Amino acid sequence: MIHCEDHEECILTAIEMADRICSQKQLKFTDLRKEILRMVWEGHGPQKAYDLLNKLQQTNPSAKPATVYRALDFLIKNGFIHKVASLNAFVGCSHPLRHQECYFLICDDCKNISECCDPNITAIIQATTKQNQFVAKNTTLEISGHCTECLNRSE
Amino acid sequence: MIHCEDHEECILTAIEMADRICSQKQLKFTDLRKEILRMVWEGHGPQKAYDLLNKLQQTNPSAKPATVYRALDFLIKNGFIHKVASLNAFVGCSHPLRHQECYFLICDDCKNISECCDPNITAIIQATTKQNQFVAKNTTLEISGHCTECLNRSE
DNA sequence: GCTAACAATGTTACAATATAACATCCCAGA
DNA sequence: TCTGGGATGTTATATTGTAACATTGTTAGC
Ligand SMILES: [Zn+2]
Ligand SMILES: [Zn+2]
Ligand SMILES: [Zn+2]
Ligand SMILES: [Zn+2]
Repeated sequence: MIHCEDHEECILTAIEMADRICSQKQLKFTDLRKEILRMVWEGHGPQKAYDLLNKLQQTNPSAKPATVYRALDFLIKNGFIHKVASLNAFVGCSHPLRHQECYFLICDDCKNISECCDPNITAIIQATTKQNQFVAKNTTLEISGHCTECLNRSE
Repeated sequence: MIHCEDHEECILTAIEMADRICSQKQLKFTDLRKEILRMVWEGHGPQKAYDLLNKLQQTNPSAKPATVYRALDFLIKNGFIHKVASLNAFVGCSHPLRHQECYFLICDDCKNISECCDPNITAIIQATTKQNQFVAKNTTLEISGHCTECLNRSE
């Protein structure tokens, strides 16, 4: 998400993918939901719900918190975005079809977020839950720290 | 934390450990901080800040949100409790000295939380962050789902 | 012991995040 | 055309968390 060549292209891809998946699953990808998804992606980093609300109100002055949260709920439920629990923020998912295995690196300095979707992590987590006789539904793995760019910059 | 023989014993152990660590580190383990730590442990599961505030107000009617949050900040900072980001709740840490490597299994049904502090997980995560040239400061791994007890119960 | 410095707590006010509840709209299918 | 259910509008409120400044308490040097 961060090192994309052309972010507008990146956004369009995400929206098209969502569109296709919604068609297949008979989900209603309404204008509102599409606009919120676009906004989440446009931000190019974790987006706060009330910031999204403010943006939305520029074109839709009567928008309310529930407007945004309901769209976000839909997008989360169907795997198009993630909630970043440690930031109370939302970020686009670049592979909705493998959405269970998304892990995040969050830079405390530049606030950028990147996915680190290592199957090894998935495997070890599965092993651990199995060992604990636990049936996992959802995994939140968020690693905060400092990204390369910020480390180099501060040297 | 969940399968302890005698939870009062369990609480006392946690408080004594905190007491000892605070002495060693020259930290002030005040009555307030001790009481909040006790309350977090007493709950035997993730505790919400405002529930703690309500309890605290029973003995200290003038307690305010900041009272609780400041104590929680101290306890988090020094490794005696964790914030469970996905629940906005707080839970006691049973090994403050290895506090970087605490991962959680959270049952959606009974709301119990258990640690699954597998060094293998730590190793894989370290490998992944290294590969991404990322310097990790803090790791949040929270796995929600269903625990054995609840699964057996519903069979 | 006095006192300056600083940490901890008290207190007030408010910011930020999120949901409940009910009304209305809209559209697909009978 | 009618109608049922999902989506959205709307109002109100719940929940979570901080900022800012006043006061108190503790400690270390004098
Ligand atoms: Zn994802
Ligand atoms: Zn950075
Ligand atoms: Zn811990
Ligand atoms: Zn359970």
